[in-house]
Amino acid sequence: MVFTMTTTSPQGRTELLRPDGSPVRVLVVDDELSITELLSMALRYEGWQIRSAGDGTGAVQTAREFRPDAVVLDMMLPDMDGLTVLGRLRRELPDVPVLFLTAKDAVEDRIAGLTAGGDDYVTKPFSLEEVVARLRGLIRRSGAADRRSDSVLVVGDLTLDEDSHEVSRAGQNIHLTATEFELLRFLMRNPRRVLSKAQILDRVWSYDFGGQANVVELYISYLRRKIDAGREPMIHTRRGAGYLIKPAAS
Amino acid sequence: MVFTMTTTSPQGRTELLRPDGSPVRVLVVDDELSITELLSMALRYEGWQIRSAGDGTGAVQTAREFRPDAVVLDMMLPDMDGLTVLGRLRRELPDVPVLFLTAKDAVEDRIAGLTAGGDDYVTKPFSLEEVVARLRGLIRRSGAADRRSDSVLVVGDLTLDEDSHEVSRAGQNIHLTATEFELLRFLMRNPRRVLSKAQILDRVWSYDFGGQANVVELYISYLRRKIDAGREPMIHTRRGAGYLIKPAAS
DNA sequence: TGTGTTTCTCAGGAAAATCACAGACTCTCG
DNA sequence: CGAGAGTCTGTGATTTTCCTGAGAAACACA
Repeated sequence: MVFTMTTTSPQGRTELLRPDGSPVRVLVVDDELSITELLSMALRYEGWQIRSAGDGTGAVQTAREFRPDAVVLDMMLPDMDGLTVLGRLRRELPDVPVLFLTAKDAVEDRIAGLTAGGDDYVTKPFSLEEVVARLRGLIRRSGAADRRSDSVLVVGDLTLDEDSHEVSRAGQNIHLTATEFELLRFLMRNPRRVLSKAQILDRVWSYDFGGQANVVELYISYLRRKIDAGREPMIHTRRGAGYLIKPAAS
Repeated sequence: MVFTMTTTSPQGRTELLRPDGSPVRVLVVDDELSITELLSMALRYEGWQIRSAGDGTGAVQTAREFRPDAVVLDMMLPDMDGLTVLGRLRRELPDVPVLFLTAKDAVEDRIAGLTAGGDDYVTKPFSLEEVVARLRGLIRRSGAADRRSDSVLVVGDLTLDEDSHEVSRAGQNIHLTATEFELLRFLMRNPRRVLSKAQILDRVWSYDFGGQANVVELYISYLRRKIDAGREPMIHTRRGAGYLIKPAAS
């Protein structure tokens, strides 16, 4: 199946769509209700159609009739082992890409083998930006193998490659840490839009982050040093509202 | 569901309507009667249909039969926790956007993930303009997938973008503070209409504002300096009645 | 285990925004 | 024309918000 990119989302964000224009379908499988709720909410906000299941049996059943374009699958389910679920899912939907959720300390080699087949994984606790980004990648790759350019975000003379994690401004390469990268990606996926600190925190930091809200200020400060250093600033503060990024010229 | 914008309100204000032309429905949930009263009045004034509830149980019940397009939900309810109410509401109305009310000093008590799902929140004490603006945003985004221009208000050569918080006159960018921005938004949402100082105070300032009424004069003065500076004035005083904004030519 | 990197807390200081106050101004009406 | 009510705006105190340096803790990797 081939997915297309359009810019018809509510905020003018680029959005993944199926060839017939219908929304992408994603199945979320996790036994913790708070996680499926959180993911459903966030993924729905991406414009996707979401179904969720709380165990392996339900997952297979739902997959059969929902025919999702991608699956988010917790490896730790009450009724059956993650690999078993995967096997049964594959019987239903041979080509659907799977994003695994695993505990941080879980053995990684088993996962490593699985992701070789074009799947991917993120560790709990995750950030929503991370899950969304990986899912977008999976879906894009499963459908259109030749659409590599879509993984590059561009705002003014600033570019960010979601695949290679490379960032550059005016042709000059810039090294960012993981958190800086995710923050910048979130900003660049919503150019010219004021994003509140709460929105940023909810989106870029893990769902269990319990710290001070001023990490956002701190990381904005880091980004500015690297992105705007000496140049015309692209990251702007809207006092009392939030931050936004936009091309330097304007 | 798709909402449409029309300009059929009594005062020529743009108004949100459901596809069949019926008014938008909003459920307000708060245990303080004064708050539900205040909100109901203000939201009704927007042309919306309002129901209110004083606790979680009532909220879920009302939601079931009222089928609102959006919910305003106090996080602090007598009978159950805000997140519990959210869960039950979601069971009834999976896609309805929620605007949370939270106490300012309940220091960001883990509103985790809420804004990521497309929901939003405001802190008490709020201003009515703020609540209305956020609700409009939520409703617009939940319903109409492809409408971006709606977030821009235009009066004459003056434009105000609610997404980017950008204001410009005759193409020239103008920086406004948060309060100035809200005041101008209120004026521009009611063009050619005289708004009394009391009305402005009630709408733009928080409901617990205890200061001098002449802040309004002060902020009108600020706005004039930035908006009308040297140009044909758009902000006019009606002595003894209030202020109004209208296109320069006329 | 040690070293360099990354993440985050804390706190001081800078900057900006808000607002009270008061005097200047202006309009209206007798 | 003059008085008074209503409006405008300069000044500065107070509060809020934001920025960033310093260092502690967690982590990654050899």
